[in-house]
Amino acid sequence: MTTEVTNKTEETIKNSNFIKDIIDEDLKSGKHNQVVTRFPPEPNGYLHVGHAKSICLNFGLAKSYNGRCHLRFDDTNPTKEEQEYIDSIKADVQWLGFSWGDHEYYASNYFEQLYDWAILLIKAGKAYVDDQTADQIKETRGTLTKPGTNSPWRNRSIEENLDLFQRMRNGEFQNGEKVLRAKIDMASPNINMRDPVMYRILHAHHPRTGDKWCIYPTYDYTHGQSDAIENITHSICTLEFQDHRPLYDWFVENLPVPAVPHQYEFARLNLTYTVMSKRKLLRLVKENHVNGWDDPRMPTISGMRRRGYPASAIRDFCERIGVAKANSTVDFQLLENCVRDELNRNALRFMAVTRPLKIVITNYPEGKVEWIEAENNPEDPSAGTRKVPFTREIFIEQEDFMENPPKKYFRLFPGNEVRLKHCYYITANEAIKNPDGSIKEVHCTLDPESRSGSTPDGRRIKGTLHWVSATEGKKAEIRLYDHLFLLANPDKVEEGKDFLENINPESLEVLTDAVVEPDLVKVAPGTATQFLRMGYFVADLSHTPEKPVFNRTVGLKDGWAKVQRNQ
RNA sequence: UGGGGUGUAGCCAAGUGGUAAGGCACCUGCCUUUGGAGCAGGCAUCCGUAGGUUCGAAUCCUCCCACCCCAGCCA
Repeated sequence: MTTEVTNKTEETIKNSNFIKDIIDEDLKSGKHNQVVTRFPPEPNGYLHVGHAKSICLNFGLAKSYNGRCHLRFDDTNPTKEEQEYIDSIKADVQWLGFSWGDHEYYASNYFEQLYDWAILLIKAGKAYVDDQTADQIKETRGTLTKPGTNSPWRNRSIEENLDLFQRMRNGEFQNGEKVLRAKIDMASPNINMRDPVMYRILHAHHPRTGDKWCIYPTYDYTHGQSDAIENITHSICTLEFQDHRPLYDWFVENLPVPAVPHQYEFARLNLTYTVMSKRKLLRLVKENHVNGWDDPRMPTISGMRRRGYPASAIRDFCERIGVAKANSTVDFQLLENCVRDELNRNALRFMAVTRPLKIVITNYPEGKVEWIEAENNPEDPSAGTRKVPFTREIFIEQEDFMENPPKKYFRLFPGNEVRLKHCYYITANEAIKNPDGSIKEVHCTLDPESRSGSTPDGRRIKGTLHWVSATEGKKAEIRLYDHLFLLANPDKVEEGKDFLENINPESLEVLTDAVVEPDLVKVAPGTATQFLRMGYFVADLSHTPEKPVFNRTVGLKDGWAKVQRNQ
């Protein structure tokens, strides 16, 4: 990849958005003199492209305002979090091209401080230990239209609350036996303000703090204070937390925190033909509808990486979709366009025949091998050239030959002349059939004057086909990926059914008869390439020169399909 | 029926009182040794609806409509 070309995309006009407007105002008014953001994943799953949007936003803002962005794990629920996820999240953020420097934090680092602050709230009469069961708390919370009612334990003495909270920490109670609640307003129209739970008892092993704690703070009690401790200026989250902002502010206002951070919300990313919730992605993995979190059909960062999507393309995508507050679903084609855009400029070209049809060039000597020079990337002359072997027997794509072609088909058919890319012109003379009537091979003749793709008479040739020597080419496995779901909106299902109903049974097609030019099998796993006329393909993680495997990243735009459609 | 949000083209999205950016998709041409790429052009008399204010409104006001989120000891 050349840096020069890559930078060109990165510098495309940046969209303005309401968060930048807020930051501009804050900087102008002197409210802040630097920008500090944070990306706060919960380590309970792998990151997906929706997280990429948040990562690009937070790290991107920090970068363009010369501030910094923290990576903070929101690890307050040990029953769902694992070290494996922490590791994968760090790898994915780095792969996306962002760096948090020394600023790697964990909400669990603040457990002791959070505990001390909880005691302050108790002493101020603003928090209490509640003995009600989860069900009782649920019942007394009220509904959307009816106010809740006070817990019978709401007015315990400060001393008793202090003692009970200490004993909760000491492990004297079972899970669920008691919780610490903020004393706010059980009649608030905002349900989040109806005495929200601050601590629950969870006798569980934490990936970071081990068995030190058996009480864990909730998200609401943790997030704002963590932001304050880290001096976060702009705490950016998704829309569903809008209702939590008053609570976020309440804790910050009622605690002696070192700074006053503010929360801003934007709409999460939705993409057509895929699902984005961690719960659903987890199901796809656990129920084996895909082969793991990094299956190339997954919208995870690791899946896209394995699929061959360049990090720069994902960044470009996140820039192009913008940041706003309206719920929206972005067309998957925009993502694919970003991927093609990047790959077109940087991917090395090769020839590979996915579904081979043998061509015998009857006027070419048996056993002869000519080495034809081929450019590696027409978009980038500095990518150089390579030599491709040409022989009497070659393979072309099955779909590139038809005995009875429709109008405007200018590939190979009896009597027609086409150009072999980088090579000779050939004319089809005869289709040799198998006993069952299928085509076994096609006999052709070449024009010796046409070597290198043109002739002295300058005659125009409309069709150019890619090809691979039948004797010098290498066998390879090619995996063609398609959308994991049949519908643009996978959640659109009949009553009682779920998104799995819409899984595309043909989202993966494995071709084992593919033949590729010799140089191609030598590439390293992860190398992005273009198979001429077929699309962009990446050497899979499992790829070796002895057992080549390529994943289709995305196809090329198909102009012929459009011609047929409009016919 | 309580509270919080959002409605600009098929899909995203700028726009912050002066007469609708940009991208994707789509459509036309041109060009082409990838039916790719590239180049040129087209694509909202109108901004959810109805009123009002104003010389002037997508932008301000009012009503209405639609959609999303909230009743985890998840985040």
